[in-house]
Amino acid sequence: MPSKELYIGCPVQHARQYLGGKWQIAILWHLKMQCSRFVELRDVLPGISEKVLTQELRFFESSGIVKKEVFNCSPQKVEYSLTPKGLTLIPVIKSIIQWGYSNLQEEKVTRSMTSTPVDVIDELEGMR
Amino acid sequence: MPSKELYIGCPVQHARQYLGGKWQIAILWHLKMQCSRFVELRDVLPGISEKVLTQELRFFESSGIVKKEVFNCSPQKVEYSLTPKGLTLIPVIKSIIQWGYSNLQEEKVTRSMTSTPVDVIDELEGMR
DNA sequence: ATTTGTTCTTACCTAAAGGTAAGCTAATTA
DNA sequence: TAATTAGCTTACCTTTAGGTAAGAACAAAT
Repeated sequence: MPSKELYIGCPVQHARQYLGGKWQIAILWHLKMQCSRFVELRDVLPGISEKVLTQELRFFESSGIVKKEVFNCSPQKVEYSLTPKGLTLIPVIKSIIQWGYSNLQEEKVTRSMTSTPVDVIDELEGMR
Repeated sequence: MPSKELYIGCPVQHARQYLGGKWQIAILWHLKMQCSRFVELRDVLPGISEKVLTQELRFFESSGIVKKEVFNCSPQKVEYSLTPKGLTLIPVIKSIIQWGYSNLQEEKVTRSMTSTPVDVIDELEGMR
């Protein structure tokens, strides 16, 4: 996404560049855990295409969020890691994930309380 | 966006439903400040279309994030406010905005430090 | 020679998000 | 009567994001 233009003056849109994409948070969160190779990231993010992974990593690298280290060997080996700047995003990402997780938990509870049709409840009561 | 499907099992994608859209954060952030009418939101968010504002508010309402109160008067009056559940998103949003703001500030500093061509610096030094 | 593994690149396509413009409803005002 | 206001709704279109599949480069292994 090198063509993404910086929307000057708006912190929200600025942050959204790094956090708004479908795979961005997951990529960065995994890099927080450990420096990773392309193939590792690809395999730990089920469903991501190599195209998109490449795009995002390139964007992050050009933005100074991620560092790419190229090794001179074969098969080729590249490692990606968070820069100090990238690390500043982790508390934000953690906040987002925590909210997502707890909200999912609440929905599960709410769903299990409301998803039982009345006739099923009557059946269960009829069995006692 | 009532057709948005919940990606079960992934807190990231779940949170992204409410935070990933272009206007979502700004809408919610403004509602944190005060309960607002449709027209107020429209005017405080320069550039947003009524269509998109309507969509987002409807999605938030159906998700339990926002409460819509309809008044029986003319012109018609509707007020939107955050629910307790919606309020749980504010610390997250604040975190995002703060990061965006500080990162923008850093870019401004970095830009002013690197955007002066060497020949201009030489000129300035030549004037001393 | 072929296969393998890694890291992309490219062409093409689909889906989703957002935008523009016009229109609707209902009461009130000019 | 026409205009105004608020809060949408609808049709159509453009842009953006993501996806599929094939291909490329390079060395090493079979």
